[in-house]
Amino acid sequence: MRKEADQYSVLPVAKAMQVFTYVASQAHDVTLTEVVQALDLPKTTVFRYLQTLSSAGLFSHDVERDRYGVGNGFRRLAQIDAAYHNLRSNAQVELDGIVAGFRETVNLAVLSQSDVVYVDIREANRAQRFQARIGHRHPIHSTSLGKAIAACMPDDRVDSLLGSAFEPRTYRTITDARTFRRHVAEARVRGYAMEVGENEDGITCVGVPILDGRGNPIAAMSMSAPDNRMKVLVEKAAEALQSAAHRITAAMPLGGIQGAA
Amino acid sequence: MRKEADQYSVLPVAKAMQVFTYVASQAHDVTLTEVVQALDLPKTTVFRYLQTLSSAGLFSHDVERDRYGVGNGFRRLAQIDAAYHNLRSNAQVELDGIVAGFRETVNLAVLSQSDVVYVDIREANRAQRFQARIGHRHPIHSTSLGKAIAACMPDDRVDSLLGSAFEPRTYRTITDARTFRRHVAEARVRGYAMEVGENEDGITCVGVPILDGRGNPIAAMSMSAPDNRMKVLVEKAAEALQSAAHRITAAMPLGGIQGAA
DNA sequence: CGCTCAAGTTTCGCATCACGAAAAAAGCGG
DNA sequence: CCGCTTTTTTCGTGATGCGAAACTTGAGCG
Repeated sequence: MRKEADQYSVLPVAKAMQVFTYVASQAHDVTLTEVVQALDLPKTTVFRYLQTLSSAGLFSHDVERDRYGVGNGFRRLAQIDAAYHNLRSNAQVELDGIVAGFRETVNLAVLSQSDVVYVDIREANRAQRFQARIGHRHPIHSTSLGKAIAACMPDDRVDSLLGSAFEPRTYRTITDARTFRRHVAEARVRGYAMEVGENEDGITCVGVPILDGRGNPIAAMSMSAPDNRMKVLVEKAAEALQSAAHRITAAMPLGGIQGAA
Repeated sequence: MRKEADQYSVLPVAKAMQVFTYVASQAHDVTLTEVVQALDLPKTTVFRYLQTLSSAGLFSHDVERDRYGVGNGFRRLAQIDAAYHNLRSNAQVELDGIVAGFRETVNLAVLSQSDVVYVDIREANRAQRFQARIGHRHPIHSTSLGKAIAACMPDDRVDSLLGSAFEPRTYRTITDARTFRRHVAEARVRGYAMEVGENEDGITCVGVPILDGRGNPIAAMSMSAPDNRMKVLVEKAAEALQSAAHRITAAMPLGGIQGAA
């Protein structure tokens, strides 16, 4: 097999993944000996891997019949990944389209606890100093992304996410629940959320929500640019973002996203 | 954490699964340090796991941006599992129903290379000597399951699966391509496949195909019983199996099954 | 334009712990 | 009730996973 190829490979892990792969691609729940014969690994070793994978929740171990199969943990992960994968790949075209049209930075983010997490970012080739990076987090209350998502949730859900801590990020950051609620309410009637220098000095953002198959907000898209440039773009940007978001929503699988981000 | 809990756990594998779980549940591709911080494991260790998982094909490693994400290997497994999981759980009710109605053994099997593999078996509480077990294989050409599946394939596909080896299992087993083709042709017009003592002496089987969303045969169901008992049941059995198979087919996701079994 | 710091990669020596043979236990069919 | 297969447990050994630290790379910033 591979000798030099992967000098950093951890053998137990690599072999366990063989087991993983085998079990997952069988139509039926398998027995220890079945795996042993199929993969030609020592019985004890396979036994231990099956145990380990089971207690990690990825496999299920039917003790009655001594059979192992793919478990709920794995299926849960698979669903989460599928949903996010879908989101990203559907959003891709739309992001590109908007950047091409406006030559301003566009963000895709998902909700994770009480933050938004940037999942994809397309920056126009300008000075891109203050931009966020993929994987970075920003508070819900200081971003148009967060407001857009909040606008699609029942108020009590929003309250429980935000708690009472309105961490200020600039001198303009909203720091009280009342003002935030007003912004969210405005976003609801308007159909898009605004944020002016509340997250980053001198940067204005327009954000729209992306819904899953069930109508729950699972992500948001925003365009951000310096205040002056954005001022004249708001209307057009909102329109473009909205129709893009609708297309993405329409392409979402019905499953939605239930897991942790 | 767990100390005594899983005395057979292989630590590298268990820890790698933590990494796995973390990465798969992120909406974005992650960096090494991100994982390290999230899981509080040594950098070197996580690095090695990420490498290992990547070279196992489960993760993708974007070398450009030094980010890891769920890879095609994982998604492929997830799809295969989802399809089979669906099949089994949809079939479950139907199998139970038929067994309850006929009090004879009912089998569910999928195609794997040039064999059928038993995936689920419900035996009526009779003497169940010759029954197959879950995970066992039988040749396509000697089972009603195999014939039923073959009946839904183009002839050349069937030929390439069977090759020229018609291993005999009983004195009645079909051992030439010509006869087999006739049986398959009959099954096509009839809508169900028959097999009389060709796989197991004294046992007759009636089999019907189960199609995926695209109309490809991915599985089959059969009822088997001693020749004399089955003789008078054939018509009714075929009818019951067919309508059950239709219901299962209707509930199949559109994806189908493309992987290896 | 280079300097700095953060992030990823490589090295290395040690103690661990994964390994697998073989024995024990538990099912399971006869 | 007995022998066979399959799973579980034990145990001693040495291969190897580990992680600190050194090194490299590369992006950001003055």
